[in-house]
Amino acid sequence: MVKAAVHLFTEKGFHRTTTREIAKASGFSIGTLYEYIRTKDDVLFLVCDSIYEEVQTRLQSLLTDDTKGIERLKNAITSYFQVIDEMQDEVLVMYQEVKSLPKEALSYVLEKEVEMTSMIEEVIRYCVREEVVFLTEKQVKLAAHNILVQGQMWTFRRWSIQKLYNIEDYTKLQIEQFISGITKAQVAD
Amino acid sequence: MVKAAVHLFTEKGFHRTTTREIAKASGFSIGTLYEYIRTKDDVLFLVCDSIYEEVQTRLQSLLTDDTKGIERLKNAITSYFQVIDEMQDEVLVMYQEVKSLPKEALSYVLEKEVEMTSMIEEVIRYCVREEVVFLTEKQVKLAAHNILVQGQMWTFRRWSIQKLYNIEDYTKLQIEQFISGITKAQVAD
Amino acid sequence: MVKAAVHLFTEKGFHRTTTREIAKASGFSIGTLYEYIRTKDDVLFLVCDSIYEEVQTRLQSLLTDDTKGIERLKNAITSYFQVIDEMQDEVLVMYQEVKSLPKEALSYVLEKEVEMTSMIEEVIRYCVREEVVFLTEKQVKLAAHNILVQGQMWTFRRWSIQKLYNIEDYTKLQIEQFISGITKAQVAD
Amino acid sequence: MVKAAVHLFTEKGFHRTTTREIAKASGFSIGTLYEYIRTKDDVLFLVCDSIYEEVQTRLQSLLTDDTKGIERLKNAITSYFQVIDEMQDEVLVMYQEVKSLPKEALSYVLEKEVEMTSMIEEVIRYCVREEVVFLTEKQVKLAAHNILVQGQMWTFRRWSIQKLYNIEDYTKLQIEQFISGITKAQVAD
DNA sequence: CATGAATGAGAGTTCATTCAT
DNA sequence: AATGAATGAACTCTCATTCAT
Repeated sequence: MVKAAVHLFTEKGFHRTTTREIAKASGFSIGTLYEYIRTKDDVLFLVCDSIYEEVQTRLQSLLTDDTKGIERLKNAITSYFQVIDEMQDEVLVMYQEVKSLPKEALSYVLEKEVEMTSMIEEVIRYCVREEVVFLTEKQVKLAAHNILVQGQMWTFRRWSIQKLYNIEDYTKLQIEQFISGITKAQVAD
Repeated sequence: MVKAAVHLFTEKGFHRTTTREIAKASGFSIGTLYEYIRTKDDVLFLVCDSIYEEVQTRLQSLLTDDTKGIERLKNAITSYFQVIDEMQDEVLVMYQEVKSLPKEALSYVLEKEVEMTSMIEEVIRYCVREEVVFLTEKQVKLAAHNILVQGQMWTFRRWSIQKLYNIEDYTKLQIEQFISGITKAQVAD
Repeated sequence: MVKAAVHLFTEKGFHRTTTREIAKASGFSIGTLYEYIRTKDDVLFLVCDSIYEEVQTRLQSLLTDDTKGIERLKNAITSYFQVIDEMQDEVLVMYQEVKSLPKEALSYVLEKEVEMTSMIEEVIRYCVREEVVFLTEKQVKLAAHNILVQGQMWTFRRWSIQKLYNIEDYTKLQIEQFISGITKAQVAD
Repeated sequence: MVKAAVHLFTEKGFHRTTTREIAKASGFSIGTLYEYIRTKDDVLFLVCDSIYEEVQTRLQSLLTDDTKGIERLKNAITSYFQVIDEMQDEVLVMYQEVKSLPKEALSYVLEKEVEMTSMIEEVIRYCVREEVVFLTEKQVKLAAHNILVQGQMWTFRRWSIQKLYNIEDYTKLQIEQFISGITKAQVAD
């Protein structure tokens, strides 16, 4: 159902997609759909939740690598961008439709987003502890946000960016600028 | 009307806002509203168009400063971030709702986005020509995208970022990382 | 609209009548119907309210007669039964569907019912004061309830009663039994 | 099942009660419920039928008492009111929901109602034959209807009546007025 | 025999849009 | 030129009923 919904939301957006379409695309009747959900909003929540779950799981498994120093950060970014690339539609839908979630669900989802940011921060902080980069806590947080968003923009600016680069180039170039940015940032500080 | 619509869209999103509400908030009757627009989508288009127009105008006027070298780029970024900060609601609405525009309007709006990217690119290219930074054309384009998005994320991640920084700090830190990123990028290339 | 709704409710009951049917029978579109009401329950409330209003108004105007003693009571009962007879469908619908009203509306309507009971009580109390009947306060209240219900049963048992009597006979017979009941009740007390 | 249904109907009415709820409250699965009934209307019919059956049975057993004259009538009324009081919910549901029965079932149920009226009539006619009251056939029938309805109103006006009286007082007062009404009715005739 | 997942017709309600005034 | 009553297509959601297991 989530797969079907993602597909429809990608094409027409959440609001322009009807529950009947979701049901049909999921392969069950409207009645059966409503056995699984209580309101249409629930579909959106399920979609968002499942995407976060998958992204996070895949990210977590990738973060357990045993490289050291700056390499570890590079690998993490590469992996994250890879995941985003493979789940483009899902990620795109999620960032375009979260705002339509009811308040409570929104908070829940934003918490997940916070968790993800923390994961990235942690990888950066690791480099700080290893003394391969020198950043204040504020700079670490900002860098984490930047990486996260640079991943997301691969989807929401794809109409432009993906004409210029493939994911490998994009990753390479972003890492390049990003790493120089933070390794030199110490000086500027 | 645009002001009223932006306000409503910020609060409830485009789809959850009714034409009646837009009319009322604009001080028109529903009948009069439909003298100015043909469909509800037109409102969204007008909103997006007017925001682009304003952002672009303000940006353009700021780019005619007479500083040289890297300072010019720093000033441009600072100005751009300033504009974004002052037009937070507008920018937020725009990036969250563009996707709801009908195809034709979408293309038109994306073109504006391309123009803006070009403006930023141009400022960066100027630095390249001045030989204060050394970037390939591909790196220039990516850098422009990054700046643009870092501006936007001030709004769409405000629930998190604006708790950590005020706009001055945010600008300072981003410029710091960004400038080191591109000035050192030559080496990494 | 109320007229149309009463007619439909008489035939099929409130729950089996659709809003579309109400709209059609009222001569407007479903959209226009919803300009006048907020929910389907509102229709029922409007129906009940308007019936009470009419019954009460007609009753009130009839109670201002200048006869004395027991005649006054007889006239009141006769008038009340007359009103019920003329508004049979309305009264029937009301007593069969009130329970479907949402809580708040129900209280409001029951208050009206209490008012009507009080009106009848007052006429009886007048006879008590005139010393043509001798009843305790409890007996007065019960007598009022009885009259009220004997009026209503002319509608809700019409499948049986109206085969046996016309409204004149019914009124005459009921008054007969009722008046003897209360004029002799003193003794039994 | 009937017990469960009565309980639910009392709380929410027939139409607002779902078959699922009936099944659950009865301890069946929805599938099993439909082994016993063909349509939801059948539930209502079963409920009504079983209530009539019980009221009638209890009434019948009480009518075989051996008192004579007016006492017999008083006892009958007292017993009937007693039954009503003990089966308040059932009686209330029945009178509020019969109208929702499909035509055929309705006729069947109304026949039962006729039977009950006849039973009461018979008790009154017995008094007429015993020459303790003097009533025409028309008066007998009306009196029977009145008693029946005065029983029912103990439930459907309980929000008001049961605040004023307990069942013993109510019975005593009603019998008082009723008996004087019919014993004196001869004169007024 | 009992179950409950599956169905889909149909309900109430909304709202973009029109057009007579 | 401005209005807002009127429209009805389209939406979300419910629930009586069935039937494969």
